Amino acid sequence: MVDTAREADLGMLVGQLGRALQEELFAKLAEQGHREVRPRHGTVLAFLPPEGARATELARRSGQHKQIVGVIVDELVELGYVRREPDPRDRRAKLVVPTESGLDEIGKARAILALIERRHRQDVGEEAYRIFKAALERIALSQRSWQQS
Amino acid sequence: MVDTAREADLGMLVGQLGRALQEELFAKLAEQGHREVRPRHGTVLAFLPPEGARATELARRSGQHKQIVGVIVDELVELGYVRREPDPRDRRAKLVVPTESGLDEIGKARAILALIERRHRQDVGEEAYRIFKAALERIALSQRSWQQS
DNA sequence: TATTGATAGTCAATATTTATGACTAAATGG
DNA sequence: CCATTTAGTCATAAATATTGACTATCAATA
Repeated sequence: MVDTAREADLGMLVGQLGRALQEELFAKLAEQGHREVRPRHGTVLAFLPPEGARATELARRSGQHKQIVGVIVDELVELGYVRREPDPRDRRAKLVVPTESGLDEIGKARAILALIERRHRQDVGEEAYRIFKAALERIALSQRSWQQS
Repeated sequence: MVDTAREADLGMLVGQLGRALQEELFAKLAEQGHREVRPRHGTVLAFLPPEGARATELARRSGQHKQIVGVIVDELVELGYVRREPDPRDRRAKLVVPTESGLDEIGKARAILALIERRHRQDVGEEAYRIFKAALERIALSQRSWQQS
């Protein structure tokens, strides 16, 4: 007899947590005036420095395909959150640069996440949360470097 | 100046880890003979006890809508992983019960995840991993109980 | 028992998100 | 100059999630 459903595994927990985080984040972003931004826009906005970045770089950081990033950037341009500028160092490339509105969204999203994190830090305890976050960073990095054996 | 892209937040990390876990899990499941199972099938299979469960219960546990669960169960029936049985206690309800093949998939998926977890446990250390996992469980549970204020 | 409100599951339509392959233009390294 | 790689786009398909409405059944009770 196969033993099922006794203990939550990493996959379930990460999936559940991800969905729940997303729900709160986008509900609050909408409350704060960013009603049109959708979850996948985060794969660009969350990784976008103020001075801008190339689409390929955003794809690499977020772990998504460059094709998706291209489409997402199109939508963000449409929403007025970013603009495309030529990259002076490489005429093939374009820099994706946040607008004022984009910087506002990024700031608010970070603030919301920071509040959520503070809530959980108080819940599980300072020290445990510190270890949790450090482990999560290391595990995420390590898991992303998994290659088909 | 808005401070962007300094430190990875919970949302990014969880998203990246989730995608990366999914990639390894389904690549290995395919290697082990389960080539047709797709990520969302996990929302049913991962939470399915050997004796079966109701669709609504699966929806509640996984945090997904019951409509999606219904479609997923349809697909799993098609794939031969589960069957629907009437629930003797309630004529409205149906029990979703894993078949032999379903139990095989569930067992293999759990084994793959367990191996992945062992890898990360050795990487970050026994004690840190224990704290990480306990915090993750607590945080996932707590975050799921967030309600629109 | 007849009525009322809640629950389990499904149908249908839409919205959203991700994946695949091919292609152009430009850079890079001889 | 040439071969190879890289940045980005186009087009199409596949996968995934959301919404509202609907039927059958249950549960409680007047």
